[in-house]
Amino acid sequence: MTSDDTPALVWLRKDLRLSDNPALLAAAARSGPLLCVYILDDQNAGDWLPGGASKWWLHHSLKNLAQDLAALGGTLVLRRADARKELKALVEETGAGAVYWNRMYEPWAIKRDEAIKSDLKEAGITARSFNGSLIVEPWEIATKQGNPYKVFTPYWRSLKADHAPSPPAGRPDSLVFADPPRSERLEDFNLLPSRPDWASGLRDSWTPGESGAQGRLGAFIKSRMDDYDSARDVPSTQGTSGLSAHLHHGEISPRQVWHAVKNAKNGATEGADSFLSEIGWREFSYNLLYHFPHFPEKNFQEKFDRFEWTGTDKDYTAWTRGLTGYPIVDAGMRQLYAIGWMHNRVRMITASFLIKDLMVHWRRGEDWFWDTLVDADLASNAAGWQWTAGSGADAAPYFRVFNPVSQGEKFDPQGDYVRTWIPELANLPKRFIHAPWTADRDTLAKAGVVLGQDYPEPIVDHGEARKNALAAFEKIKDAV
DNA sequence: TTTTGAGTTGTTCGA
DNA sequence: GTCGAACAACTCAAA
Repeated sequence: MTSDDTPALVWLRKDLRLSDNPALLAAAARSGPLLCVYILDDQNAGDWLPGGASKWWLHHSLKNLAQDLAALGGTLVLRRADARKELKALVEETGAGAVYWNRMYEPWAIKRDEAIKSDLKEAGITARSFNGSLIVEPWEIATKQGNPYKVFTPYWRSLKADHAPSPPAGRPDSLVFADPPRSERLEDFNLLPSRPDWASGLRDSWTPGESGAQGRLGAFIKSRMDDYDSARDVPSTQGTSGLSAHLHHGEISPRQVWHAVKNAKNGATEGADSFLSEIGWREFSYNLLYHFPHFPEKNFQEKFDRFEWTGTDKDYTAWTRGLTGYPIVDAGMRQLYAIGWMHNRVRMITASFLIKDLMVHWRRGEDWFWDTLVDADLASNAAGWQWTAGSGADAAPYFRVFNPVSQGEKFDPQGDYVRTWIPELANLPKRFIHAPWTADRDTLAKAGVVLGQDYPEPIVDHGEARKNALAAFEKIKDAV
């Protein structure tokens, strides 16, 4: 056994924070000094390397974490390599006797990390992993029969009753660091877009990093949580917490969110319950991903393998560009492209439109979101798309097809959201804002809109598309 | 083992 | 304009 005075490597991954970080705290509790390292590993993730928007976020998150560590006298060591090789090299370089990290749940990461753990143990190095990202480990929660939950409501009841998280740990006041080995420069990771620089909307909208996350949580609980139940469905207002990307990168833990909510004076309100259940959905998605590792790539219900997807590349492209002719859909897609995030209500509407109106495979939507969302998360993204498609574990019934006009009228009654993201429709009266093709020529002319020139005609007729989708689902209904 | 109640987010139609 | 029922059957989870 190596001496306890050897350095411990804290391998940071999706836990880019100092507070409530179990791996960091456990490493600090040893008598040896710390070395904090982040490895940009593009060798192991297969098709699921972070997309463009995620990489932008990651850059800033790493920059923040490096600053926070520097304030305590430490250094964030950066390396770009296959983590399995690089950790071995780092252990040799630094004489570290232990490597600590918080768990990831992506199938590729589980596989990699298991290999790393056995490598290290074989070399006589202590290797320990911790839960830093979830309220409940997926293997710790099961039905009475011992099976993984496949339905959200019983899962959530069980989590609340039997797995409420213990209070989060604080942030260490002081840490003892070893002399750091060489580090690459963050700039050389090339995580930021350059040709062209499309990130200005992201810069204006987000504050990546641990303090940004805490600030957002505090502001949400104080001024928006009370109305969460109703306001969360209105995309023109800031009714949601906006914590998704912070949670994804581990700048804040779900346990911290849970306790901040419960301890707030409005922590027992309906708004609080409803908000926490969204944290529950994140947990549930990870539960599904862990127990069904093909979830991001394969229909959970196999009968959907026979579904005939007739959508064309042209349809898909119109969707990605926000040029479908349905304002609420196009506004959402443009918001996504502009700021790397889309309001949850609109995610459902746009996803339903791609799948059911355009009959494009949900995997293509999942891939687009993966590349464009700052909060792109393998578990949540897959769960969302499979839910909408009806192919998922606890999915929407197949006959549930969102109507983009009535959804617009219901949740964006003034048309503010549409006007924000589709400026060419800004002067259209609200009567027509969600269905410009129903406006007479004079109204359109007065608003400065020529359909087919300034803004597209609808690329499909929703009524017809709905019937086609229902017919297509009818065909696979009785499949084995 | 069998039974029973329940299941995120919707739309349309007809009274 | 508003409201309830139909849209399908199936699988899950607990008793």
